[in-house]
Amino acid sequence: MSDTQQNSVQQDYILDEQVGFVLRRASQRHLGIFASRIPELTPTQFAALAKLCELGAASQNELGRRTAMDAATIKGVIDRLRKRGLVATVKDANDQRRLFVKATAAGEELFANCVEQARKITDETLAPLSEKERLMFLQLLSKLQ
Amino acid sequence: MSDTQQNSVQQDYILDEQVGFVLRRASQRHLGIFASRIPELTPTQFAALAKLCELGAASQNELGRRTAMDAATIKGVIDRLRKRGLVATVKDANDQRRLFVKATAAGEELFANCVEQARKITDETLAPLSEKERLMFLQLLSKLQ
DNA sequence: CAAAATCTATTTGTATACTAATGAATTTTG
DNA sequence: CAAAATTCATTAGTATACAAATAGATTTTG
Repeated sequence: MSDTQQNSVQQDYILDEQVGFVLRRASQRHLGIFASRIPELTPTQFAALAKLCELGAASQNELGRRTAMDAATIKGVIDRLRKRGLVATVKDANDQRRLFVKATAAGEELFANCVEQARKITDETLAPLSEKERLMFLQLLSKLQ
Repeated sequence: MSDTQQNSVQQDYILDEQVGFVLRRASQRHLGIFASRIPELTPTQFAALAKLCELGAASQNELGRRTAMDAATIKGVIDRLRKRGLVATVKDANDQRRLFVKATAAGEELFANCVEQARKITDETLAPLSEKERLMFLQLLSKLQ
């Protein structure tokens, strides 16, 4: 065995071919597409608003769970949405721990106005794939959640 | 058309089915796997170290480009790696703008010791897929970078 | 060659993310 | 029912990410 081969334990670890790295790059590309099409909301802010419009209302932590954000993260997101008047919060009367969150009229309107762009974001993100490939990709990606 | 159908413009936007959302969830799962297997380095720190070991050395911005981090991000990563003695930096003599970065012996050793776990991270991330599906998935994901 | 353009690194500011700790409220359980 | 466990929200701390502005160094170009 040559030195080159003995050294290859490290050398055949190609960063650019690892799932994690490619996943991160694909996310970055998607984030860029999102920002260019919906500059007024970040993806997580949009997700929170979308889920809120979907559910009607929810406690802050519950909303976090439904949008895959931990308690600390969803707090910041809701704080920023509230500052902009897109959501409103009230203490839950039945459970003094809970903070009840719902979208305001302005929030619902903004969400409605963004849905079309959101669909285009999905399309543009998947644009490099054929129709068949998109279905296959989404199916496989779903298994990795 | 019923009211229900007129309202469906918003209702048939299912957040949980959008690429961006699933991509984020898959990344979160991968990040969790990474943290449990290589707690001493973050994925980006590991990426910088891996690329540095792969390249030998590079300027800070160059390394950022090779690891998909912008100048501000790679700066923080390198600062933290340097504080821990895993990389060393020197002003490039030929180009006073450039900060020359290379892994230290300790950095190379840590990387070498982590490579096996890194392979397992990739495996575990893709574990829900069959061998065929993995290849297909990686091929499709690569197109979305 | 000098002006313009580009490149490099840094800094500031904003926004996720996650961990861990905390305190208050509610549920569960022995 | 009272103690224990859990849940909810908040806070503090660390680490990506990216935009935008800046300053110094190097290239390009007219």
